[in-house]
Amino acid sequence: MPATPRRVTQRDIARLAGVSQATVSLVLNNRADADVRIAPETRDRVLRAIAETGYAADPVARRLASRFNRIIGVFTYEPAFPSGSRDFFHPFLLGIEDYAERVGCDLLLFTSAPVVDGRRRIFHQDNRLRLADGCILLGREIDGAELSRLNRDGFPYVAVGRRDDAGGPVPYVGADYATAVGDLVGLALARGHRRLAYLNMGTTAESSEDRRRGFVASATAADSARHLTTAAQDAEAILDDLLADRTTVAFVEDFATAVALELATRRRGLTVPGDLSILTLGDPTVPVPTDIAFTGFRIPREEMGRQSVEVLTGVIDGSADGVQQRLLPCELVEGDTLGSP
Amino acid sequence: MPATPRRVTQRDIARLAGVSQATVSLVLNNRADADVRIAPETRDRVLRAIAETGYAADPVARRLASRFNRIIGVFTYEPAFPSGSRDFFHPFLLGIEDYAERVGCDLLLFTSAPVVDGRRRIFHQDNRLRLADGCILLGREIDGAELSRLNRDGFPYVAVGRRDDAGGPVPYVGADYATAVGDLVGLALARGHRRLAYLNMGTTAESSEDRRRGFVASATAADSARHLTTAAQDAEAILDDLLADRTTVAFVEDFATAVALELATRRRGLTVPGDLSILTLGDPTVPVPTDIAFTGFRIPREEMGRQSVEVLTGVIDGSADGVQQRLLPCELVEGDTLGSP
DNA sequence: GCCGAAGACTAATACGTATTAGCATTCACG
DNA sequence: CGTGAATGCTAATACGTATTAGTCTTCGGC
Repeated sequence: MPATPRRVTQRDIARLAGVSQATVSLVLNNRADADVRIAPETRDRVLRAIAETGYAADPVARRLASRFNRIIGVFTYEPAFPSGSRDFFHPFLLGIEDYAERVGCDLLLFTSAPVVDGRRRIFHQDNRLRLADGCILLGREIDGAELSRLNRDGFPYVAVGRRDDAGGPVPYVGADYATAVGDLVGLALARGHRRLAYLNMGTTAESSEDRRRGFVASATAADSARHLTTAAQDAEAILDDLLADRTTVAFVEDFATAVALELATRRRGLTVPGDLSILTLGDPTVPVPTDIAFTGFRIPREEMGRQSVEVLTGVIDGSADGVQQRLLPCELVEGDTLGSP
Repeated sequence: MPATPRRVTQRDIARLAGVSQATVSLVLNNRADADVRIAPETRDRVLRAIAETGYAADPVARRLASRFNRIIGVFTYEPAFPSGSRDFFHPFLLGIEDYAERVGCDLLLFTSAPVVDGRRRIFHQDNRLRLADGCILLGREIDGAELSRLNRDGFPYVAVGRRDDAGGPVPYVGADYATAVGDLVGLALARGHRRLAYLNMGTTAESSEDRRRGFVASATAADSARHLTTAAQDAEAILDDLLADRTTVAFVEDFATAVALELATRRRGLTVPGDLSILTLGDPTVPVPTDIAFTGFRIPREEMGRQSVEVLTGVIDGSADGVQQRLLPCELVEGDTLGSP
C-alpha cells in the first residue's frame, strides 16, 4: 500500500481532458466573464474528468491563491465544550453553528492556543489565527491588549458581548443589559418598590458594568437605591444587610447568589416575594440546581451567536461599512419572585 | 486606512535582517541538522526582526508547502451543538477537545457540509475535508459508501463507535457493548433470573447490533431469552407482553423506553424491581426526565473522544501500525432496578 | 484578400512557506 | 601550500490554485 497516493490535482484533470490547468480552474469557478470563455464541449470534458476522478479542490491551495477560506475561527477563552459553564456557552455555539452552516462556512476551534496564567492566549509562538478568514471571540473576559493587537493587525474579528475600545472601537454583538436592567427597575418601581438594592459580583467585565449602569440610570427615582458587593460574602450576611436597610427588592447579578439568597430567606421563615423580591439579571453562567422561576431576563444567546457570524462575514468581505456594534434586546421573564412591598 | 495592510512575510523579515527568505524559514523551524547551520548572530538578527514586526507564519502557506496542518476535522452527521441530543454528544466533544488541546491541534467543524435527505454528506461539490490532516466521524449512523470513499482516498479518519467494514476495515474507537451487555446478563443470571427479554429499537446501527450480540451470547443459558422489537409500540403493550411471558428482567436498548416501561409498571400497581427488573444499556441519547437510578452501564464517551484523537494522530503521522480499532470497556452502574425474581 | 474583432484557450505568475542542492569561505592537517 | 572537510548561507523549486496578459484561430464585412 502506498503511503500517500498523492491527491488528484487540477493538473491531472487537465491532462485527462487535454486542456491546461488554467482552463480547469476557470471551469471550476464557473467563470464566464467577457474575456474568459470556455466552449461548452470543453467544459463538459473537464467536468467529466472531474466526476471520474472524484477531484476536489485543495482548500488550502485555494486559500493561498485567493483571499478566502470560508473558515470562521472561534476563539474561546475557556474550553469550547466546558463541563462547568457548558450550559451557558452552548447557546452561543448553537447560533454560531447555525448561521455558519447557512452561509457555508466551516468553524475552526482554536484549541491549540496554549493556556498561560489560567487563560488562553490568542497571540503566542505559533499563532494560527490566520488559518481562518476571521474570528469570533467568546469569553467572559477578553484581554484588552489582545484586542488592540487584532485591531492593529487589521484582522477581522467580532466579540460576543460588548467590549470597551481597545486601540480603536471593538466590533461586537452584545446583549443590551443596561436597558434590560433598566426595564426591570421600572417594573419594580411600578409595583410600588422604593427601596432597591443591587448586588454585584465585584467583577469589572463590561457585561457587569452595563448592568450596573442600567440600574443606576433608572433607579435614581427611588428613595433608596444601594450597591452592595457580594463577592465572598455568604447569603446570610447579605440577607441581614438587606433586611436591616428595609430593602424590598434585590437585583442580583450572579444567579447562584440569587438562589442562595432565596434559600436563606425561606430558611429564616420569610417568603419570596412576600417579604423580599429577588430579580436575576441573566441566565446562570454555572449550573445551579433550583426550581424557582426567577423574575429577570433572558440573554438572547443563540441570536447573539448567529449575528456575530453575520457581522463577521460582513467585516471579512468588506460589505460592512463602519464599525459593527450591535446590542440585542433581552427578553424579560415574568417569574414568581417579584411582588409588591 | 488601507483596506488590508498586507501581512508581514518571511521575505520582509529577510530584507530587514539582510538574509534570504530561506534562512528565515530555517531559523523559524529551528533547523539544526548536519547540513543546515545558522550562525548564532545571524539567528539573533532574524529573531530580532521577527520580534519587532510581530511576524507570524501563515499557516495556510505552511500547510501547502509541508505536509501537515495540525488541524483535526470533526464531522458530525448531526449538528455539532444539537439541542436535542446535546447531552449525548457533548462528552465526545469534550474528550476530543481535551486531547486536541494536549497535542496542540485545532479542531475544524465541518459545518459547511450540506444536508441532503436529512443527513449531512461528507462528499459534495466543494469538498473541504482536506483542510484538515484527518477527520473524526461522529454520529449514530454513518454512511457506508462515504466510509468506502474515505478508505479509497486514503484520507486519515477515525469513527467514534464501531463500524462494519466498508471497502476495507474501518478505524474506530468504540464502546464494547457486547461485553457490557454480556456482563449485565451474567449479573441477572447470578441474581436468579431465568426469564430474560431483550427489547430492541429496531435499528440496524452497529451499536445496536453489538448489544444484541452480547445478549444472545450470554443468555443462551437461560430458560427463556426473548427478543422483542419495541419501536412504535407503547409501553403498556410491551408490559402486557412481558408479564404474559412471565419475564422477570428486561434489557432495554432505548433509554426512553426503559423510563416509559418503569412508569407503566408502577401505574399498574406493580414495583420495579420487585415485580420486574429493568436494565438500561447505555446513556440516554435524548434527554429523558427521570429520577430513577437504573441499573445498566455507562458509555465511556469522553474517553472515546480522547482516544479517537489519539488514534487519528497516529494514523496521520504514520506512527500507527496496522488497522486501528479499539473497543473501550463500559462501566457497570449498580442502580435500583435490578432485583431477584 | 485584408482587417478588426470575437472566441477559446494557454503561459506565466503570484500566493508564502519548506526543502534541497549547491556555492563560497574558512579551517585542519599532512 | 594543497586538499578535503566543515561551516554558513542562498538560489531554486515545489506545494495547488486563481488570475491576467497574451496568443492563436476563426469569421464577418467590405
